[in-house]
Amino acid sequence: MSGQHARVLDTLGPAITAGEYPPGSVLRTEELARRHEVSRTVVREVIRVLESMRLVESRRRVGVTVLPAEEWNVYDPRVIRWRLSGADRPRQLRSLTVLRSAVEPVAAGLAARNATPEQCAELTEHALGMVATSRGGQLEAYLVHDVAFHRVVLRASGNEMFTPIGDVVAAVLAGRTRHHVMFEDPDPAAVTLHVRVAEAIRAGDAARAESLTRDITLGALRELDVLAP
Amino acid sequence: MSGQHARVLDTLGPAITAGEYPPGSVLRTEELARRHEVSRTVVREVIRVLESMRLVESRRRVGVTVLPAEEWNVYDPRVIRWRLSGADRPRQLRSLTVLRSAVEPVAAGLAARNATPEQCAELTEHALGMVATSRGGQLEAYLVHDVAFHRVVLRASGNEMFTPIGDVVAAVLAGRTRHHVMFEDPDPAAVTLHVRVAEAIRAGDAARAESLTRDITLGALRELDVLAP
DNA sequence: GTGACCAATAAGTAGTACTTTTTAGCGGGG
DNA sequence: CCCCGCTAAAAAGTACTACTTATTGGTCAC
Repeated sequence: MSGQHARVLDTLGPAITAGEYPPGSVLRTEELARRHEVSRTVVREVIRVLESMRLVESRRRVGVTVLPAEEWNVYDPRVIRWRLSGADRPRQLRSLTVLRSAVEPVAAGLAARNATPEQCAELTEHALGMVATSRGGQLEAYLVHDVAFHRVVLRASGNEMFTPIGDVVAAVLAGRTRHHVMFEDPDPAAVTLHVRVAEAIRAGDAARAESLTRDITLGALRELDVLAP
Repeated sequence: MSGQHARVLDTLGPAITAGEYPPGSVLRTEELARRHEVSRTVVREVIRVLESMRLVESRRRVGVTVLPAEEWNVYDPRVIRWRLSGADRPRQLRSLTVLRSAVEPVAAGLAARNATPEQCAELTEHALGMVATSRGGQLEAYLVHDVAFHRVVLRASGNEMFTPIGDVVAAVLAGRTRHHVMFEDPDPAAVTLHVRVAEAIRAGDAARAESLTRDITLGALRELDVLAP
């Protein structure tokens, strides 16, 4: 029986982020232990993790109180995942897309200065992969290249704070593909932009890489506005 | 005796982020318990938290292995704090400044669209506060207004992912003030830019707010290049 | 030499006993 | 009648112990 702790966490975490327990409501460790049929030890470890995500705060005599959403560590990958699979998925998707639109252009500009030849090769490879899979409903294959492309750009920026944003991009793109456009082929203009970004980065043209990437993210924002205004 | 858990965490966390335990090295819970003079229970809770930050990974029979830096949750406020107070402080300071330069201009643009009248008032208040404290070595007072200004902008953007960046900005600005320029008064041009950003946001001029804020963050980047090339 | 089994090890789980802190209620005094 | 302080209870924190499970590495047999 491996992962009592993980199981309880994956029940409690999503419940909290979904707003099932409103901010200020109190959980008691003993009750949780009974409800999930584990020992108090396990519950306390789960609580510690939730506390480290600032989803809850544990105070003696009071109990474990749920914190308001403003307190949450919204950059914690698990919090992001939980929110994406829960009630405020649209809100989360929008805020992540805006984050992308801020980070990715700057990352592309840096990548133009810092990318290694191997990374440049990967970029063109994935850009061409996108071209190849952009028609005929090969959406899943296209998605793989798209995500990989953006991950390489973020990593090639050389900034350690940008690399983890790759997960955000992956989540946003996956969400988009699997949610609505599932049927239509991707926008040809977007595909071309990716190819041109790869070129700009390889050429070391930071300004152009930044500007083109801004066009990509602006497209993503517009798409979101059309879909969920 | 409040906070055994916190004490051990604040010893172990910084030690790991400082690279004291190289990636792949193994900690054993029992040994940690002896070394810090706490029970294994406490150690295990600490390990769980470190695990949730992806600083370590715990595997049966093997022990608790330290993960490479690429795995770390670099957005976790505690990880940021630990790294800033440790060995790779310069590296962290640089990467945070770059992050700022990506996020803040976009946030300012959004703030121009979304800021409430109250937030606009706060902005002008802090901008004027910066002007007032920009001369005569009142660096601490200036810092307070500066940090508050940027926090309001980030919050006024209305994007939940931007608000926590306020902590990043606070850390960067505090680091700058307390580290070197401690003696010189702040750059008058930067002060003016803040005032103009406040105006642009109040006027609802997103493009100008974004551009001016980009000037501010570019200044911060240049400053860093001069200081630690 | 290879494969399977067994033993040792270290973390995971559980249960229990005890401590600490905090709050709320009760009583006395102003 | 209100306010202050003390006390008791409640709930989390800490600790210790016993037991379980999984993993790994070595040994033995084929």
